[in-house]
Amino acid sequence: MTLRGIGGEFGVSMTPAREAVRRLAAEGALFLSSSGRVTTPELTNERIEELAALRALLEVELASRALPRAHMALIDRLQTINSNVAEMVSKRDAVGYIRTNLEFHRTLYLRAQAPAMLAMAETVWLQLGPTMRALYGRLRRTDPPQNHRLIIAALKAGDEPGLRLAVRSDVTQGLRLLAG
Amino acid sequence: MTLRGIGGEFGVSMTPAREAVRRLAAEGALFLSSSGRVTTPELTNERIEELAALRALLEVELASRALPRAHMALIDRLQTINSNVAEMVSKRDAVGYIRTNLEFHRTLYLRAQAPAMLAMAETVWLQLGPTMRALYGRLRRTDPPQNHRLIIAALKAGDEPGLRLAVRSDVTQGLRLLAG
DNA sequence: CATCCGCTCATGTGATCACAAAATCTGGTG
DNA sequence: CACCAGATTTTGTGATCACATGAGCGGATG
Repeated sequence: MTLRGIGGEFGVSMTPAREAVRRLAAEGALFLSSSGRVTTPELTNERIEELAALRALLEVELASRALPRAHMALIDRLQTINSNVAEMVSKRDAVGYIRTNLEFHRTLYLRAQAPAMLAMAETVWLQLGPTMRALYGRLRRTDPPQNHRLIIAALKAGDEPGLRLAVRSDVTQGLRLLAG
Repeated sequence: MTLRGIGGEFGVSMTPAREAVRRLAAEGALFLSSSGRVTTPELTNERIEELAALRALLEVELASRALPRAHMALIDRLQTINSNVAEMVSKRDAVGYIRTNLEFHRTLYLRAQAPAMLAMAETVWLQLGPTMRALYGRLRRTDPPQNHRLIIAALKAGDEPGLRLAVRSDVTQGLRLLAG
């Protein structure tokens, strides 16, 4: 991966390519060697476990903060998104599944009114991107998103411990398969 | 704050200034308006509370992961750093205090062997930089860092709940003053 | 006197170029 | 055949420039 190559690939010069690369590196999605060479960070099991733990920490907190603000309209939207998730699963569309799945989470966390925390969660998602791709592309499961159901149920019931547990399970389950 | 101005201030051209600004913006330390204008993010109480909560989440986890790997040499180093912290407090050197205080935390968290998590914690520190500056510059206290003592004691005793509590208190106490 | 429109200037963006450093290739030697 | 030294090419960095866009200001109008 060279700056000139990336620039040429998108029809721009080196300058925007450099900025994009530097930004992605600042967010941890790319790795800059000491000589400025850009590589993709190696996906070791340790790193995946770490990022999964970060997801659990951040997203459980975000969900918990969203809970008191969650009203019926939000839950309806979550259920709509969740049906899209189920559709992607049944179509075995890995990238579509990842996109709608993250949309589900983001929609919930937006209610937490915690932009800095949400930004950090999205940074983690970005770093996990290639891993998720590898993971869900490999999965041949057609289960509907059971944990999402639990999340919605806990939201309806105002059950905070249940919500925390459901979010933690949802975030951790897939990645445990890959890293374990 | 203009790119040309920043560049001129450090004797470089626009290009490095732009990259630095973009990187800081990607890390949340600066805010880029839609037109590319760069401003310092407004330090509302909500934002400070959020960042303090992030510190608590991340650093409690980092300390907990460092605990089983903490041996005597590490504790000795922490005590040395802590005496430097106390010296900065007695000299009322706010920026020196912030630097040594963060060195104390970083030294402990390095043992957690969790580079991604540590990087996120450092990002939060960066975002809290101006706030810490304002906070500790205002503090006229000469107390020795009591919470650091508790952290070290918990490390020695292998007391994980105590360590979590001590770290949480240390991280939260100062910021609660400002945001409360 | 307030408000709105227009202009001017400052500012960010992206392209191109010169340069230095690193990597890769090549040829020779043990 | 392996390995090392020198040459060449590739690559990132930083500077400079042209251009479009948005901001700030001044004047005209109600």
